[in-house]
Amino acid sequence: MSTQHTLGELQLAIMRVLWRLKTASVADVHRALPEHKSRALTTIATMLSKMEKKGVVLHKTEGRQFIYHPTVSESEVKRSMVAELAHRLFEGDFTALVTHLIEEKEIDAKELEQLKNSIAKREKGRK
Amino acid sequence: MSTQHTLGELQLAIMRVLWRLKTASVADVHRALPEHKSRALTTIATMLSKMEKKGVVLHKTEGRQFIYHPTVSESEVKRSMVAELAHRLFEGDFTALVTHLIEEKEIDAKELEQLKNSIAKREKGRK
DNA sequence: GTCGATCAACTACCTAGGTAATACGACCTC
DNA sequence: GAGGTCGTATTACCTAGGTAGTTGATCGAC
Repeated sequence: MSTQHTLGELQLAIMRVLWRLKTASVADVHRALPEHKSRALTTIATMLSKMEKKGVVLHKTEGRQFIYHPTVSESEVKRSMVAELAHRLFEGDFTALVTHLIEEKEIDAKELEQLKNSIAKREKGRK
Repeated sequence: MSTQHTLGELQLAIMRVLWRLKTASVADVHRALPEHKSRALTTIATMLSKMEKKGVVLHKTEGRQFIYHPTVSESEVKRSMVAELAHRLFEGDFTALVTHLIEEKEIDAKELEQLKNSIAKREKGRK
């Protein structure tokens, strides 16, 4: 289970920058954010310190500026957020989540084909 | 797209009661909530009126009490919450979400078997 | 007719995510 | 050393979910 790493929209955008750059100052993050989620520099700074309190990033001081780096990986975050949803909606049953995706027509025929391949590959790696 | 029906933990618990009972007073909902999410009656009442403002339930007056009923179905809510997550984590790519589930070992061998059946069934119904 | 139970309404907090202006200290340049 | 710039800290709001006490109206019972 570990700690819940559920992140908001902006927090995720910031994490994506950090995952990509490995290490970045507030200004770096601000600069690297995609157009559509550009925010005031102070907003990024505030968010980063909130995220540090939350434990998903850490910083070291370099000269006058803070250099942040992620303390959780992208897949950890994805896993915990997907798990959170599965928990809320399907009593933690991941299979039920997949079934939902399949049955609620979110997944079309071509995609199903690819999925079967994924599954086949996975089974081979397993047994 | 329609409106986002993202619900919190308690809101979902309340909706589950409403989906089951079709129609219920505040007291009914309070009584029907599972042990572990029992709350003060006033909490349920407050939540229900917030949910009505949000548009996921409606009420009619019967005598002195409010009778609530859901305005969105369980599958609508599931769909929009799953879509929300897929959007946040996988740029809206549902297949990527399923792939994540398969690759991050959330789904085990027996489940994979069942899934293949689901998929097969779905393909039959399709073409 | 008064009393207690029943309800909804109102009010008030708390947390987390988000948003940003303002303040302040350090540092660089002339 | 005065002024401007860079960069963090402080402060302040907003929204949504959650939690519940207090209040006030109403209604049934005695």
